Amino acid sequence: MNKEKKYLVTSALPYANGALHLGHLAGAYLPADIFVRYLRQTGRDVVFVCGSDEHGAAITMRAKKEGVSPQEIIDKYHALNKDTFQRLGISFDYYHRTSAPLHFETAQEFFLQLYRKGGEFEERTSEQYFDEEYQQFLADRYITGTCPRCGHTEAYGDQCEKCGSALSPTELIDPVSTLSGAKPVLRPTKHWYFKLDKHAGWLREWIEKGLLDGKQHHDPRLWKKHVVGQCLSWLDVEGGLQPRAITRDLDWGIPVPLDEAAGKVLYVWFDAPIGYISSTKQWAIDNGRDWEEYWKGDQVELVHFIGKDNIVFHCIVFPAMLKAHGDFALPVNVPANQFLNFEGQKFSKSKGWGIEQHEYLEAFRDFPNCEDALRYALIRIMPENRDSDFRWDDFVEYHDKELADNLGNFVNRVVVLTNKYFDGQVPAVDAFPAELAQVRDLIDQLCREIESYNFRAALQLLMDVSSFGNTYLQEVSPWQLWKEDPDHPEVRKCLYSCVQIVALLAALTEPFIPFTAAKIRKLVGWTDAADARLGDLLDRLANDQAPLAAGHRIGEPELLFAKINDRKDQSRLAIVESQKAKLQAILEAEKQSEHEPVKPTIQFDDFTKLDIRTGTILEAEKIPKAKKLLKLTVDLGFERRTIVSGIAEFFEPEGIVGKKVIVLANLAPRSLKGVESQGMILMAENEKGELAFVAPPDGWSDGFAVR
RNA sequence: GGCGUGGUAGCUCAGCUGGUCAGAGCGCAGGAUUCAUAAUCCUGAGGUCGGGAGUUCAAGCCUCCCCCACGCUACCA
Repeated sequence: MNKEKKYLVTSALPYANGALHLGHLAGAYLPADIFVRYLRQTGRDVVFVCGSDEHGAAITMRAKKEGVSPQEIIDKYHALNKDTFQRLGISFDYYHRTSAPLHFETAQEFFLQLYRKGGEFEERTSEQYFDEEYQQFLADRYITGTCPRCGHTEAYGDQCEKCGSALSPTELIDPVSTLSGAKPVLRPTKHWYFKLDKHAGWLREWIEKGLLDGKQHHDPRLWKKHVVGQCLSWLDVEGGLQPRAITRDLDWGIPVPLDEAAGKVLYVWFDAPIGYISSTKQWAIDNGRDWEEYWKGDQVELVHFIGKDNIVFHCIVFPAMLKAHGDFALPVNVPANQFLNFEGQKFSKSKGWGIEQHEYLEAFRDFPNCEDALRYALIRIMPENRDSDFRWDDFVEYHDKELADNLGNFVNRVVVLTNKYFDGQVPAVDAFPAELAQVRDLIDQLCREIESYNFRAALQLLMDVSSFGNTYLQEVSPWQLWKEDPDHPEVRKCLYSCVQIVALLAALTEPFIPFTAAKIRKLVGWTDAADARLGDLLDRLANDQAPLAAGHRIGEPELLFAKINDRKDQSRLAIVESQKAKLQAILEAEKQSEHEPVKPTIQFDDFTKLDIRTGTILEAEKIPKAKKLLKLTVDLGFERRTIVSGIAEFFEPEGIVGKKVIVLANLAPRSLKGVESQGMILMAENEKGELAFVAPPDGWSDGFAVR
């Protein structure tokens, strides 16, 4: 890596309508922090920015639901997230927010640049729901209605939370405005679309080969396979990239800076990534620097740390925006992580499954060095290339076995021995020990891993350094030699080397577990963080110079980690156990109540509108290219019907021929996968989503009513 | 169904462009040791590298087919 480079590192902007959980931390914030701390330590010019993403309908919805203003929502979560990151040691140079005037300006300028340049946008007018009472167009989320798929009566305009279907507002049956409660009407409205499709060509070359304008921009082999794979699958998707709307009819957001666009704001996905730019600008203003050095020119190394849900925006949409704008550098890497699960299940706020960052800090308040305990465990299982799972038992194991027994114990035994044998002073030796050269090799490997975004491997090498120290110490066993001769040269040499290794660990731990790094610095008698700069220490090692001079006085012994499984003190184990108990309680509660609430009361007349009949399945076959659909021929006694049913995941076609069924016979026909379905088979569904036939007894006649 | 990513010792996982790649950690079983937080160190375990076929002098690593898990996507009238 080149020291002339200007590194600009970003972590995904958290959406300011909620707290973040451990999965977010492991996915986008910890890896970025490791990378940035390492770059700083090796003398690179780096700026690390982030901030709150504070626009979009989800925030206004939440505000409305809680009866507060959107401003109160974003203020609350901006402060919470910012504070929590700081407490966890995530070392942003600037944590901005997209509600700041500077960001408005930046985003509007960006929009205007593309607008004036021409060729990047197109205008489209479409029919969208409008609330006449409130005189405004309704965002998807502001419309509820009955889901056309599952019949859920409170589906949103963009998706049904019951069956998970992605919807568009016009699909909803009986749509209702959540503002007025009235039925919205369709009205034409104009929006601006970013012509993503015209960028597909160079994007492919850039992602596949790392080429940009014919020049090598980055090494595509350093990009994660799943990142490249997902991008290419988007470029390959049927019809290719499509123009994307970048404006919305909403009153919460950044106004579109055109006279003809009153009442319209920039769509949140357009405005949010520009937040990286405005965050850098604010940092530059506060520090008397030039933000453009980090965004423009050949020396810029832009790296986006995100979760895999954001790959498309950061690898396709935002790069296309930057390229279209013209002045900006494109990311050299987007090391997206996969997802972290929690004790075998997805994090779920509604179920209470998982733990949020600030909850952890609260629950582990009395746990010494709890920040690093968490950072270590999360790095250890970081979902770099596949989904991974956080388990409290692993957390305990990593903390006790690796941090306390391996690292903490090594540091402690060296500090104790040095104090005991040499009055706390680094002993003198004749020559640079070969052991330190071996450690230097490990450190070199560690650096390479970090620079390749392999943080788990780097962490393993950190532990290897400590293990090397333990093994070496054990081999020499200076305590035995010392008993025979306190002046034995091997004793001096051994402890000299070990103290130097501890000093190196003070530097090596800094990117991963910075709170511990500070403690180790104190143990080796360093008062200034600058003493433990890895870059300087590596320069010294390269010249066969050790970090600490003979005669240097180190500190008094002090434990770095208090084990969780401690015979004398159960308090830390109790904290972990209470977390496990909490999860157990959720599982229990789940078993108890798995029943959805009863729908609103209807009249008998409503029921009599349904024509439900008995029937028999005569034929069944799978519909090609559909996972769930079976095409059934059903005998209703008086006629035969073709019915498409989404039961293929649970029933083999041959297994259900002859089966008695109950059919909703007067349902309007609808075509599915090219087959017209003339009715619906009634099925019972349990809490796992499994289906079972509801049917009259075998032998019952077909075509008779169910009432 | 389409696309993507994975399926390696009991568990968690490393294995880059094919030839010490059959490995590490944990667990387990022996042994050594006492400076240290019941810590440390040494030794052992013999897993058809999801299944099958193929390419090659040589294949976890390349090709094809199949199975399984996860994600995205279409579809449960």
